[in-house]
Amino acid sequence: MPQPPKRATVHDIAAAAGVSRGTVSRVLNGGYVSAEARAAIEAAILEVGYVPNTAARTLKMRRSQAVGFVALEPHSLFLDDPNIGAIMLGANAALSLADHQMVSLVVESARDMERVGRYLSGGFVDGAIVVSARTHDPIIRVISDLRLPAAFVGHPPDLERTIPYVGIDNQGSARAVTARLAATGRRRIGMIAAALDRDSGIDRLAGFRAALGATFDPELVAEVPHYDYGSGVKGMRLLLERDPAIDGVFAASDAIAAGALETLREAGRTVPGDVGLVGFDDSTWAVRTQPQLSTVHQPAKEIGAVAAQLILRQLSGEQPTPAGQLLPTPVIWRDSA
Amino acid sequence: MPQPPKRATVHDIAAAAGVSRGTVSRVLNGGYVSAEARAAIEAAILEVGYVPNTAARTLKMRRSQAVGFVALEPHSLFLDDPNIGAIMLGANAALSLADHQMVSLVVESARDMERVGRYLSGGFVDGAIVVSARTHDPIIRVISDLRLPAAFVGHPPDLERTIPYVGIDNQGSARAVTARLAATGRRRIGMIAAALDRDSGIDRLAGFRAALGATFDPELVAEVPHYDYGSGVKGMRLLLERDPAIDGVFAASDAIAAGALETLREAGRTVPGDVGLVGFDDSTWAVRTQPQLSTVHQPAKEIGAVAAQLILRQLSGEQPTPAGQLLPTPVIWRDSA
DNA sequence: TTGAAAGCGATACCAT
DNA sequence: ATGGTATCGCTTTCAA
Repeated sequence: MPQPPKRATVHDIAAAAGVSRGTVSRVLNGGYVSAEARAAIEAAILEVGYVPNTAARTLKMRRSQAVGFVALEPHSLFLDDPNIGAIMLGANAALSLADHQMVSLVVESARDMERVGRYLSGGFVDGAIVVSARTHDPIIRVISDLRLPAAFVGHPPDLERTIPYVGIDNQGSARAVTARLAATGRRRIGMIAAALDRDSGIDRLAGFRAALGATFDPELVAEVPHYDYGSGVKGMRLLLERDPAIDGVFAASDAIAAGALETLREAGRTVPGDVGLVGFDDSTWAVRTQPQLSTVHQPAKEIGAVAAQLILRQLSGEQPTPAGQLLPTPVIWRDSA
Repeated sequence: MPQPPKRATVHDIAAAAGVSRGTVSRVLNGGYVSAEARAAIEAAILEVGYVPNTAARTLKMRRSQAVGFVALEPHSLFLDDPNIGAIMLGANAALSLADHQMVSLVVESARDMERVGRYLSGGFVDGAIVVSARTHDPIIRVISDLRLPAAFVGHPPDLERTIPYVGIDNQGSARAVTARLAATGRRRIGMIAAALDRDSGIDRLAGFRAALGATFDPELVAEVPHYDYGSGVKGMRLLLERDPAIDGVFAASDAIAAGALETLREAGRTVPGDVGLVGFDDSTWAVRTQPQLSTVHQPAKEIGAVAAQLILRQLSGEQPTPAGQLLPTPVIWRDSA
């Protein structure tokens, strides 16, 4: 095992400049140091080609200036969920402003889960943003055992009431779009409900049900596993089978809506003529379909930014307010309903 | 600034078990230690709730067991480029097997660029996978100055001939599909060429041109900035304007092809009847359009895996072979051409 | 203002 | 087999 090449240290600078390491550290960080000493040291830094060793700094300071970003989606998150990327970008921008490095960690296997747990606990990060955690995810334990500053995106698992979170009002928005579908004269309104193992999926279904009240018919809910196009195709077929007279559909995501739209077209139904269709996410899907989708806007970047603030605030000493905050989700009415 | 809570150390374990730190380290890592000492230490570990401090370990070992993943795409990479995600997943899987943590770093601003440079040089990672680097990207300097083990995805910048890389034969595949378009009787073949500021874009155009030889007509090349849907729409409009009789189109990506397809439909052209259309990437786009796209398959996961191997090999002492390797890209013939 | 020295947490060498 | 000690690179008292 070859060692990496030896690199210049504070010690080397001190030797080259003829001062002590303390003085070098003072010019590096800031503190009282004479003009001549400063000049000599700055020259020495260039001369020896100094590169600070952040790992050593982290050890001493107990601060890495890095924040982990962990998405616990069920597989290949980056491939189809458009929100994750935007949330990452939002979080990164906010952390960047505060001079913190965001490092994102992929969790695909049990092995990953364990390794990431070790990574988070090893001092490589000062905090962690966790997306789509479920109660039994081991990461949760690591975070709460270590009291690692953290923020959840989406409802936190019930067990964990001490970690702040940020999310959207899934239930409220679902209720709003469903009500509008009803208000525009749709009588047989169905839903393609996905991801019922996580809060976003559960809440969207709850909102749909609440909006319909007594007229809610469980037959008109097609349950599918994921928020993707293929699930939309499957879900819509199911719905058409169960009730050919269906005239309104709330799809739990834009990708699902796109799949449903294609299926409706194949079945000879027009949208919004025969069937009113609403999606969720306001992703690129929504404007690429024909007709363009009415949908619920998710402020993904802001969500990321708020999550970052939640971490930053804890790092600067504030108590983690166990409460969460829900960001507004305007409904965008386009052409599909 | 509150310090993180104090955590148990090897020292604490040693005290609790009544042995020296050396012995504790031996049970932690492996070495000669008596059964009774081992038992006492293992009990002590649980008792004090020991969590290893990886930062300290990194400092001592000069190894972090982490590898950086840096994508230098022009903005919001995760949002529309389907390949990046798959490459990441492939790299992560390979690194995971070798018990290395992949940490991916977003670069969106100049500030990000600088901070990521510091991060890479600070000892937080043992190596770095770099996607889509351009010659002037500061990261390149950091890596080569530090001799940080690295691997490029895509052609490395010309200046840098010492870093191994992995990619695909963009030029060869472009030539193959274009030739086929010609072989099936298309006479007026155009291309929507994107990302001409990077090798993938340049090479695909070069392949197209080579295949056509003397019949190449620069008028039939529409240049667009990105590999996205919107660019496909714009590019196709341009092409139709320049030559309404166009009967073959090679799109530099599936997203572009999808945009072109929609535009052709709006212009009243049938595919593949009036116009033969080929994409690139074999992404989900390709199977969602109607008709499904003929396209070039990119083995994104393998690319990630090979990049990871390239790093791992250097970490275990092999000299970085400056050569690169190109992975095969089968052409998938579906319905659009 | 500066230097000397202690210490962050872990590992490895050298005696014993 | 085990304990003591030096060391990784950096920051931070404490004196001078």
